[in-house]
Amino acid sequence: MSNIENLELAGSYREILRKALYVVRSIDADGALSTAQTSTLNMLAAAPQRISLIARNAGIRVPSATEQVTKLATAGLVERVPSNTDARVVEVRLTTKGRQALDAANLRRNQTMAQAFESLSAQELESIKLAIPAIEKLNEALSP
Amino acid sequence: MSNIENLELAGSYREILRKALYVVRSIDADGALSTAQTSTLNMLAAAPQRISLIARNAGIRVPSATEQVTKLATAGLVERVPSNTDARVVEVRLTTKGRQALDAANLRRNQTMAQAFESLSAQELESIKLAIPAIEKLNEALSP
DNA sequence: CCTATGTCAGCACGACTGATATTC
DNA sequence: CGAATATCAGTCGTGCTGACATAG
Repeated sequence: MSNIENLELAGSYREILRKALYVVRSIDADGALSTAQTSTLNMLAAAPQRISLIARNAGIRVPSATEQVTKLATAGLVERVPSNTDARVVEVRLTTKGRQALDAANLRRNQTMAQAFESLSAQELESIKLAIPAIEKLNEALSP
Repeated sequence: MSNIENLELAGSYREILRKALYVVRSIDADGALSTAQTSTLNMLAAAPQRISLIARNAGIRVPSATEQVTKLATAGLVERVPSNTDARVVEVRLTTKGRQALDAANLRRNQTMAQAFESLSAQELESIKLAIPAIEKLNEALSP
């Protein structure tokens, strides 16, 4: 694979991602939870996380994660639980209300997205399906 | 295609997109131009555009586009040119300095991305390549 | 008179750095 | 004592709405 080909592909890829950013934002706009809030909640869906891990997984700095958690806690969607093995650490976990809000938000967003899928051909849909693992790997490769 | 399948695909797709957005931001972080600035400049690379079209293409509101253009103009990267057919309209065009800055920024970003491509197999790379047109179409479908 | 275009003012969100506790 | 964890304070970038002037 030549360098020039890769450079061109990189340009196209960055371009569609840039546009996708605005698309994601517009999908999220009509819900009660912002994009960042939904991201954070999604991260906590499987298991409670400490602040530093939330930051790491989200690709943001620790103070930014603290801020997100504070907002979500104020809204009653998560709660801070002190670690019993390390007094410096705060575990953040979803509340029942948080899980409900997250489920509702995800459903709304996925429905909107799924509806847009209907404007694609079966082949086009399949091409996206096939690319997802590769994009996932690429995201990993580009995460510090 | 069942609705449930599409909902699941939508969830996966939104998930990788969300992560990709942070990746894009981190790639853009080491350059002189911000993501939004590069977007705007890229839009002007082919031909001058009026403010309202910049806004429309970028998926933002007119006042936000005005603000971006003002910043870029202050930096000497673009210039406002009054339309000679409609006195309400302002055409925005790249300056030489703007084109140079854009080329440099794109090159840096594409190089970083192309380097990450090397961690993918040829198949994985191909899957991304094939998905780009579909994602592009999807972006269009989800743009208001 | 109504619409389109662009700008201005004021605001909200979400990231950042730098400076602190506190604990390991 | 140095490193890790979380928070606070202050700042910046970038979007938004609403109000406005000007031109079509």
